[in-house]
Amino acid sequence: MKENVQQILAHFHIKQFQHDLIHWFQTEQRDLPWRKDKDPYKIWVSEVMLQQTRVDTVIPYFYHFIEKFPTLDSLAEAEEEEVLKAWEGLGYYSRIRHLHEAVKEVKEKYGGCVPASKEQFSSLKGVGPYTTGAVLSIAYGIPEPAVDGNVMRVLSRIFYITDDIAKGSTRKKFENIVSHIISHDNPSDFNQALMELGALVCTPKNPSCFLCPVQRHCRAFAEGVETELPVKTKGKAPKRVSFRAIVLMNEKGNILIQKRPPRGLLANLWQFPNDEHAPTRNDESFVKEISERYHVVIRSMERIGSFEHVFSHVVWHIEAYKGNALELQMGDETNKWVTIDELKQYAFPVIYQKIWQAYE
DNA sequence: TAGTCGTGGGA
DNA sequence: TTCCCAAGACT
Repeated sequence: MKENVQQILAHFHIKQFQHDLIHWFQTEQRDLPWRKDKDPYKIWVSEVMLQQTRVDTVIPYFYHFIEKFPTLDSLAEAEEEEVLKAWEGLGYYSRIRHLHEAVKEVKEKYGGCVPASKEQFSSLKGVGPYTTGAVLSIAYGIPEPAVDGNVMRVLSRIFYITDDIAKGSTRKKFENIVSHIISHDNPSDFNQALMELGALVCTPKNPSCFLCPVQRHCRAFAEGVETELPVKTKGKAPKRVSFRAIVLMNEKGNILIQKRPPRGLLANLWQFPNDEHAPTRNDESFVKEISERYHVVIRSMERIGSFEHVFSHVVWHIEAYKGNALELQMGDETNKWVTIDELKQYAFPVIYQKIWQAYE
């Protein structure tokens, strides 16, 4: 951080920039479902869904989620299982667990009205600096910075800032800058415009500078270094993990499913019996492990394929089997024998959905 | 601070 | 195929 904010903003035409940016947004913005009204609840839901997730991926989830939980109260009153099912396949599942907890708190403490106070809203579960600024500015018109990856990319180019955006501390520098250049007349459009510009024009690769509405304000363009920015260090390669899983059917035609622990990877989602916790070396030790852990007798077993799934920091390689089994113990909260029809009520990670498809 | 936490799309 | 991601938050 070589320059302070005053130096960075020297000779920068704030009013012209605000006008150029907001005017572009008002004529070129995409027609997105969460832009139909200013319902703070819907804005909040959309912002949580959009965290690290593409717009095209979010759109169908948003429609379905709002149809199922149209109001904050309806979400607050819903069962965890039902809420998680609506998030199935979207990823980063702690987002929905935190959102569910947060709306319950809003219902209890604020009568179901999303607080417009920065202190109150940002204290809610899963609500960080970005989401605070996004919801308060878009839903309530409060001039708070909403600095996401788009904003850091756009502003790193506009101001030729070479700080590593992979570092957490860099975001604060951009928040400081935005707090100085944000439009107080229209903070909602200003924040959204910065992100929209990043999504449509000031893209990571091959930015369309020739049609950029703020090209005349851009230091990187003037210097011809737009493709060198932003500076972002690479993360390390994900670790590889191999284990087995098995779809078991009992004599009644029921399938054994298991709820994952409430913390960690894919928390609270459901899966088929596996030895993820203690990977086995061969079929014999696998059968022994599954039999003891899940209290079953495996009468027959057949391999149905191998599956790979890449997470953010780990790669799973699963050898999948199907088999027939006898249950030695009644199910409980985390281990259930369910009908194939009932399976549809439970949220499964994508890789276990693929294993189920291979089973069918 | 750096690691954890999903998924599917595009170059 | 391989890589980088995409409107981050939590620990």
